[in-house]
Amino acid sequence: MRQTKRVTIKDVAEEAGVSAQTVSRVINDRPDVSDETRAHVQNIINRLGYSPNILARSLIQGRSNTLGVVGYGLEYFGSAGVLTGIERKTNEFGFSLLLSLLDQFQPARVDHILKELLSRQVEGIIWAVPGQVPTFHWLTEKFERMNVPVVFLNKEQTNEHVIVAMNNQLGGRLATEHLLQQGYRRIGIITGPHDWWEAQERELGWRKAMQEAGHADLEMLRVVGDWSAASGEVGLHTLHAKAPDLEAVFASNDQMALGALQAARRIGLRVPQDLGIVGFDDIPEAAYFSPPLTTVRQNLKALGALAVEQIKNMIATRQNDEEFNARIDWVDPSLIIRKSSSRV
Amino acid sequence: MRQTKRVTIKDVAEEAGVSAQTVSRVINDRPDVSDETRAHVQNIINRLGYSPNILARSLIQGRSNTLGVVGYGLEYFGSAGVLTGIERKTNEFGFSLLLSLLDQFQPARVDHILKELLSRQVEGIIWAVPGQVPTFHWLTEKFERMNVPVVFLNKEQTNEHVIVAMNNQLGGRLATEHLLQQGYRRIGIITGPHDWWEAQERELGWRKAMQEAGHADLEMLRVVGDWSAASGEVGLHTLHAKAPDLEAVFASNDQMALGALQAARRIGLRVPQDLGIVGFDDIPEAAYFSPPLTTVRQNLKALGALAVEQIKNMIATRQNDEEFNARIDWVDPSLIIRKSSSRV
DNA sequence: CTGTTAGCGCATTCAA
DNA sequence: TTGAATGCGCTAACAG
Repeated sequence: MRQTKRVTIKDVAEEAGVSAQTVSRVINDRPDVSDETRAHVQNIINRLGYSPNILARSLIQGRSNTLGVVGYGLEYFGSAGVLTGIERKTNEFGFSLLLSLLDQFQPARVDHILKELLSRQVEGIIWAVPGQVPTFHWLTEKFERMNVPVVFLNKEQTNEHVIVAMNNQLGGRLATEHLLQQGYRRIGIITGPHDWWEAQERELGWRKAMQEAGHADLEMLRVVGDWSAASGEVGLHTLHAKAPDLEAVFASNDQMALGALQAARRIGLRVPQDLGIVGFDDIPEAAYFSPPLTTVRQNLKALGALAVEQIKNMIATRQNDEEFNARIDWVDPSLIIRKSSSRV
Repeated sequence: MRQTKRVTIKDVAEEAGVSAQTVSRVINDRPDVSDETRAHVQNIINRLGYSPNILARSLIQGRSNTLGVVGYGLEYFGSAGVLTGIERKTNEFGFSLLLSLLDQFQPARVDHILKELLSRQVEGIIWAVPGQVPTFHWLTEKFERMNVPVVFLNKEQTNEHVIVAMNNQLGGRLATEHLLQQGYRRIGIITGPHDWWEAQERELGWRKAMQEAGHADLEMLRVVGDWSAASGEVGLHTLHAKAPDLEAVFASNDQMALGALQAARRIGLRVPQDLGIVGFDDIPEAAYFSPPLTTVRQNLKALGALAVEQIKNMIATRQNDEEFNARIDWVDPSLIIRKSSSRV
């Protein structure tokens, strides 16, 4: 395998004894080529292993057929699912996907990534970095200058962004109302980091459901984790100390729920008899926890796919020289009931 | 936000009253520009929000600074970790990453993906689709015609490929030898699908360790799963029926180990007293299984990073018009000892 | 230190 | 149905 110049349209044309233009027509499936010529050229193309240089094509057409996605730690269950959905839909639309991952939110790094994506002429950007509420203002300014369609994933609603979001509040509500229906009364929450929008919304769902059920003094029933199982374990111990009459816990993700299960075992609380537990995510392991975990399932792939569809809409809108409007589209999660909350 | 033509180098040149060439020099940090001119041009660039069109640059230089990666279901723990490592290193090298995901191995889809990557002038391809041994022959032919550096992840060694692999056999051996040291004797395996290289190698590690310890009749101690917790549960039941004197199990991934834990509980086997269990992967939840799971940890990010480094080497080699040689580089996993196997 | 000329690989426009 | 000229945005090579 040596360095070899790539075959160009000219090479094919020369070999086939036609003009480059004719070859171009063949590779673009244009009608105005005789069947004979087409077959002949196609033969040469196959023989030479020619594949058109999309970069050159993009240059002329002013279209790159490329989307950029800025993602976040794929070790998070949500990130991986969403990215899968994005990739699938992007491909379905005949676009390619440039992937950038953000470890932490460092402005310099973000600057670099966005500049790179723009330079590569992406036709749209999907911002799939979860939560981190404080950063959005700064981001908005950046994107405004960039003049490229952007879709945000899982971000609070505003009147200037196009957003696609999981209905986390509904999820929190589903979890909490289910526990209430099962007869649990003092229902605590192990929530996620406060600067994550997802965590805020899930908590809000819990809070509203509890308030509607007539429960007050919710602060005593609330503790903050960091999504890790370790923090879930600590969280339940803390909750149990603060409110010994605790009857159930809604953990804002499955890993924290797992930690809570562990802590319950240590404290000597039987699940679900003494303590009901509901998680969030429905990771594949959740059904095999002991006891199997009731949890809120998100259709992450659908969310990712929806983001791509929105981008496509925005691209089309721009081409028609119309304005596009801020909007938010929701994907609803669903409750998966298992043993950890089934007291009835 | 309306459709606006992007700012080009000409616009900047005109606005700054210099030639396009001078602007080019500024954006490429060439030394041969006076400080004064540079500052002036840079100002205009900032004001106009100009960012160079990398596609055009690539066209001239014949270098895209892009890598392509073909990945596999990100819901697999290994895939997500490896991709993270790949992205990070790619970015570190100043390259961009085109991501394609493969659901199943469909030749037509593979053809399409590879053609697309080639058309976009990627300088190298990382094949991060696990296992699927039978497909490699077909692939090899494809890649040979493509004349682009390719690095394979986790594939059996050959004398024609550049491979970067986790030492799965070592992992299987570590797991098994640890169980032997703990005094377990009849050690079974719940292995992964037979066409996955990873599964084969982990099993081979187990097999060799067992044989060296003088154990025969290993077929009675072997059952095949599909990586899912469900299959691990079924697997342990089957194993226990085949070999009631079973003392320990090496599960080829943590999810199957989780299923096995579940089954052990149901059968009434205490872990680790009656049955030792070791998994593979060290998923974040593993430390919170009950009991916490002994497992084999892979440094997946390192593996991904190594793949990118190999690609870089190959690209450099091509530029020097030298041949590059088939080779395989290993990353060693390590054993994480927890309670599920600690009998001593 | 700066500008001019040419051309990367391809598709658009026009002419034949 | 085919071909020739032109230019997308940028940089290499040269000239000044």
